[in-house]
Amino acid sequence: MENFDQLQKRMRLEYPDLSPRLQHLLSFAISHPQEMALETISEIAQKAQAPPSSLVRFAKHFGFQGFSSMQKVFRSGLVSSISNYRQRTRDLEKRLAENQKGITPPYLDYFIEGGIESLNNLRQSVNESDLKKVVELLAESKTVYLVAQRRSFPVAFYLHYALSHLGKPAQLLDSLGGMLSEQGKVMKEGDALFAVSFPPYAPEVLNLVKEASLEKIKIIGLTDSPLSPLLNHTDVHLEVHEKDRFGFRGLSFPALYCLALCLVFELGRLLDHQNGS
Amino acid sequence: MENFDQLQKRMRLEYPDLSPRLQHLLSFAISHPQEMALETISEIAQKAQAPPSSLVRFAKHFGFQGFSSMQKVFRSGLVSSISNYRQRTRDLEKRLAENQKGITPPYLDYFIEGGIESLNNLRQSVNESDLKKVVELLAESKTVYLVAQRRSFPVAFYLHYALSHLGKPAQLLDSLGGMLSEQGKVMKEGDALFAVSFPPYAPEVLNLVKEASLEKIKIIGLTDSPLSPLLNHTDVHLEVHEKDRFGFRGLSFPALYCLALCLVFELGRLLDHQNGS
DNA sequence: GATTTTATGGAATAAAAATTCCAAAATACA
DNA sequence: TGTATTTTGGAATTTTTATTCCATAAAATC
Repeated sequence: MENFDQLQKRMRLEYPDLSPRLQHLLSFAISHPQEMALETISEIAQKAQAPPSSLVRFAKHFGFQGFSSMQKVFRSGLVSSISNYRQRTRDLEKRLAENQKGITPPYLDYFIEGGIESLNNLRQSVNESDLKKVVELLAESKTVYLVAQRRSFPVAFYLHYALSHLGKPAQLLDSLGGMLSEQGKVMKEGDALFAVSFPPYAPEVLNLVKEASLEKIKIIGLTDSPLSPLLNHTDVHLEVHEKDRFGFRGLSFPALYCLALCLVFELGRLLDHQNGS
Repeated sequence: MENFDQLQKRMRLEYPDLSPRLQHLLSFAISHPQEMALETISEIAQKAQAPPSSLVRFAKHFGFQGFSSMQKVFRSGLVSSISNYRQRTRDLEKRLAENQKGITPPYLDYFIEGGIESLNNLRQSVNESDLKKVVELLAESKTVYLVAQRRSFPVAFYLHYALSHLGKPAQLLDSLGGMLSEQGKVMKEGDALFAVSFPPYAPEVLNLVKEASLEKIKIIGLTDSPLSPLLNHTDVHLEVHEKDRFGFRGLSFPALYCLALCLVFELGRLLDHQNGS
């Protein structure tokens, strides 16, 4: 019997030649292998928004006798992915326990473990009531200005993207052409400034925050520690602690984005709530 | 519904009080959870050397309506060994679906769990040899160009930042002033183009990639699925699968950054190695 | 050792799931 | 624009799977 990997490869290859419905099912199958493996044809049909007969047709197109025989291949794939995963996890734990320093490739697992650790730490370092306050401040403010430099910049960019999509007026202070200070001048009372700063704390950002606070603009800080220089002028702040593993910074990124997503989600809900009713 | 761990515990506890046949089935169930999860009642009956009716009786003894409902618990246990967050995730989604308004925070936990799940999935969706190939291609190329638009842009920005810090010549094609196509014109044979694209795949990026491939520039893709349009011209690619939860995109960010960090780390090591010795 | 109670296997039945088939819709082609 | 071909959805059917029920066997109780 053909194995799961081979099947998936073959599917991807044939994709362009399929009818629309079959293409749709194929992309569902590829992105929901677990459902394909475990659920009944009608449950899958419902989730994929297609009739069961199309699933049978789909299976037959790929040379199976029917849906059931195709499902077997998906099941075998599920099982092998589980045993792989368990094996790798066990190996990694063992190696980590044995010697912290003599790390060997593949490294991806280490980063995944580090990421998971940083996400778990997020639970403790973020205070629910601060998070709530931040969301409310964002909701109340007329315009949200976002500022960050260097490696913190991507988060600010993402937040700008997401807020704009929520319909929240937002401006990214991107320092284009060295105009950061000038860009900041347009902020007025009633606006909020969302400042992200991680070590080495960019002085431009700190200055901007300082000036903004004089203008009675609400300041939201996102930084790495309670001692961060950013916190001298913030009204409320969130912390994502940095841990460097093997001397490599940035392991807090997964947690940082996770927090950003959550912020956006909660803001979205709050805004919906305010408009909706 | 009771979860797999609870069930297993209960089973062990009740073992001494069971009839011989049920004891026998119980020990089979505990030592073959995978079979219990995936096979039909008669297949299991055969393997366990017992009639199907005994399996039904077994299930009923533990308070299930029948074999099928017990099997669901075994299935959920199977799945949770891949990711134990899935069930909780489903619960939350259900609650969200049922009653959009009366749900209470904290949501952060949910995002943390979603993030962890996406990190765990990363293990499966990234192929070690592809990762290695990407790192080698980056190391070999004269200059690395990075392109991405909209919500994919932050990753490209970070990679540009990090590569520059490693001393690797890198250029970010940021489309400043709408000059994306012109920015791309400077690429030459021997360079590499690192393209990041997630749905909705920005056509500008796809075009740039297409043109670059004609110029014999090596193309590295980072995208969400094996069906992504980005893959028509890539030499090698990495996948980070997206899962949308309650129609909210971006839960793959933690995984995306984790992968980016790992890439940078491995490239750093490789470059050190080449220079150092 | 007889009688009641409990456990067991397997045939009969019910339920659920998968598959087939056909009419209708959509598309391609002339 | 009309005709042929392909694609599609869903009802009807078949097949598979799970469940029930009962006769029998094994224990337990007296």
